[in-house]
Amino acid sequence: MDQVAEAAGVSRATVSRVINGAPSVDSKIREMVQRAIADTGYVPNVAARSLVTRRSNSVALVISEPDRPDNHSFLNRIFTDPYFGRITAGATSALRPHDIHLVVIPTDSTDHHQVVRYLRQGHVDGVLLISSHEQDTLPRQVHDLGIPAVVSARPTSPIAVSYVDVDQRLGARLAAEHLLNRGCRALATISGPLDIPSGLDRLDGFRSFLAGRGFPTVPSVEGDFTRAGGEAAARRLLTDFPDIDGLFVANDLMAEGALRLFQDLGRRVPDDIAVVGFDDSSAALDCRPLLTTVRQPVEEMAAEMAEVLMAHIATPGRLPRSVTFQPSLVIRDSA
Amino acid sequence: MDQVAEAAGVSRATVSRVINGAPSVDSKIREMVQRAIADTGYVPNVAARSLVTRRSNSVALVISEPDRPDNHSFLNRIFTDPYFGRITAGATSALRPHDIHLVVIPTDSTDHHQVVRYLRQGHVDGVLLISSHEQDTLPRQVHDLGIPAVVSARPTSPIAVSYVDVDQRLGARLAAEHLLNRGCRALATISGPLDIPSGLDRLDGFRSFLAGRGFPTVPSVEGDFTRAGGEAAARRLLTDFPDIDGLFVANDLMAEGALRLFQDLGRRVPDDIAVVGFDDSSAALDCRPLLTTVRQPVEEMAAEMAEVLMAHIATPGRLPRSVTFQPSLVIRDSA
DNA sequence: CGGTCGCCTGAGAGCGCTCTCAACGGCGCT
DNA sequence: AGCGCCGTTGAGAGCGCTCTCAGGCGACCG
Repeated sequence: MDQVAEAAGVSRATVSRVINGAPSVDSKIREMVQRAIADTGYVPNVAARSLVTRRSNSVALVISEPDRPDNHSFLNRIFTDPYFGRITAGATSALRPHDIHLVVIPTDSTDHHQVVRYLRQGHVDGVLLISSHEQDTLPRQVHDLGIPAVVSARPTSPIAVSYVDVDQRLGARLAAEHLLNRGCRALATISGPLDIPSGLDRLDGFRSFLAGRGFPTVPSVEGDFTRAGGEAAARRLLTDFPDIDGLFVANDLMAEGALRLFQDLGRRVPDDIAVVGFDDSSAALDCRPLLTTVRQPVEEMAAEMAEVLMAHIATPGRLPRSVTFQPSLVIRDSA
Repeated sequence: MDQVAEAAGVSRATVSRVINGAPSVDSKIREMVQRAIADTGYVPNVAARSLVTRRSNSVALVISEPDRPDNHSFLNRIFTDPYFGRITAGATSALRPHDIHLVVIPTDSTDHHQVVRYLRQGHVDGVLLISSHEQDTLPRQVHDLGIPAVVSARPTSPIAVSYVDVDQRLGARLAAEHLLNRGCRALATISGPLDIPSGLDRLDGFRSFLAGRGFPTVPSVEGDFTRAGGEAAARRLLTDFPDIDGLFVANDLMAEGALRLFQDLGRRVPDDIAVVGFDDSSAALDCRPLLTTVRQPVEEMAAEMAEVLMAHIATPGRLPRSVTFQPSLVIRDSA
């Protein structure tokens, strides 16, 4: 930097001003400095800058999920799940124009030690926190740290934190309505894990809407949001209720598994049994028949999380706010 | 830090020594300092540390792929592809014990401006570079920057850089041998993009092995490593060569697409046509029938990349080295 | 008992940047 | 013509840490 200053015949302060685009620099001088920068091949040292600005220009994407005994499969599941992929994609694209980079940190939702230490050390300016499990204490811990954060779903305990969510119950209702409109009368559902709010809300939304339409009891089986889990759940469901003609599955991956089973069993979809998924992830297009599903704009939601986070970082005292997206029904071939 | 020093009755230098685990500290003093750290809730400032150590304790995972016109789908494809997911998982798990974090940076392989600037600024200590396209200049640019790097495949131009790869030709040969052993005699292949070495090597390995076994010409269609691409390629192949009974597909995703087509067409797998994939990704288990495939230990390869990178970072002058993994055949139901 | 060696510790100089504050010069006003 | 103000620049003080180097003290040896 001293070199640049000397080459341009100005002080370090002025070089700094040019680099940071301060308006109060004479245009001739600005030009000279820029030429000097180009000539010397000068590149600012980010550590030194961070030290004084207290900004790192990066944010963490923390994915907090219950660990499996075997850590290997845990990471594999996380990074292979299209849901998290879409989140990463959405966040990346929103952050890019701000020149902010993303540090991806998967963590066991029962042991936040490492992550908390990382965050406290000031590596990042803020956190995008993907945490869905009810008993997960990370949202609260992050909140207590006082570091800017946005959570991916309405926190279960009332924390003053910004979050972005989709109207889960409305989504379930859209599915129920569609199945009803098709003429299905023996409805059932494969729910998500019931210890996570989105799992619960989709189940409850589905049931309570149907209750209002004269279906007081609707069979359900709990799934785990994986393809294999969906297949197993569908099998159980069919054993107990062989006559169902309409099925709402709480995410696309499980729906894909269910479709596979129906195919193996020779049940025609949607003629024998209509299936509606949830997410509208790429999995919905990998099914046969193509999956009718409730669209959740995950990329846009992640981008919104990023924008809200940027706002929090820019104006520290800012009050938390929540943004709720509307789901929509995407009708394809399975229902 | 001054607070801690005062509380423990020592100098800042000693506090620093304790934090960094220097051996030459009296155990009583060490204890006092640790207590002081706990009491004051002191957390080191990473920016200040980076400024003097010139280490950031993070590395970049740069994924360089040709962009699509629409950037949105580009990011989506990257982060939804299980291959990249496995890489991320493998790298993360290898880096975690070193307390190194991963900054994920997708980039258009034709415009490296942003990435290069990022790397030059010293944000990261090294780069894991996922780049497969032949004409991609990023490996060379990174090499010229002089920053520690490991590439995911043998670079096409001879650059003195470390890389990790799998024996592509051997993998293709395993597939060919297996199809032959099953009794298939009308063989064909869906290749990967032919402007990327792995695509070329798998095709060439397949063909040249078969040539040696009395099959001088083997039909092939070029695919794009996506499910939809695989389905389209299979359709084209079947149009021109309706009688093939053994098919090698250059990755699992395309194989899944092909299987889907065969199912729609009523071709039985493996009885009418045997199919062997490549990768052994999660997609292989999402197919019906379960996919026989050439296993590429992607997670282990990514972990090895990380280890090699750590070594380069630790000892700057270290000579580049390459590690080649052996593929293996995983026999399931499709062949 | 004195000298010397070696182990620990403390003092202090940076690392490379930003940012405040003061100085300077030119301009417009009275 | 003098005064004051604004716009622009430079000087210099940190930001919080590491690390070298010198000094002190105890131990061991002669």
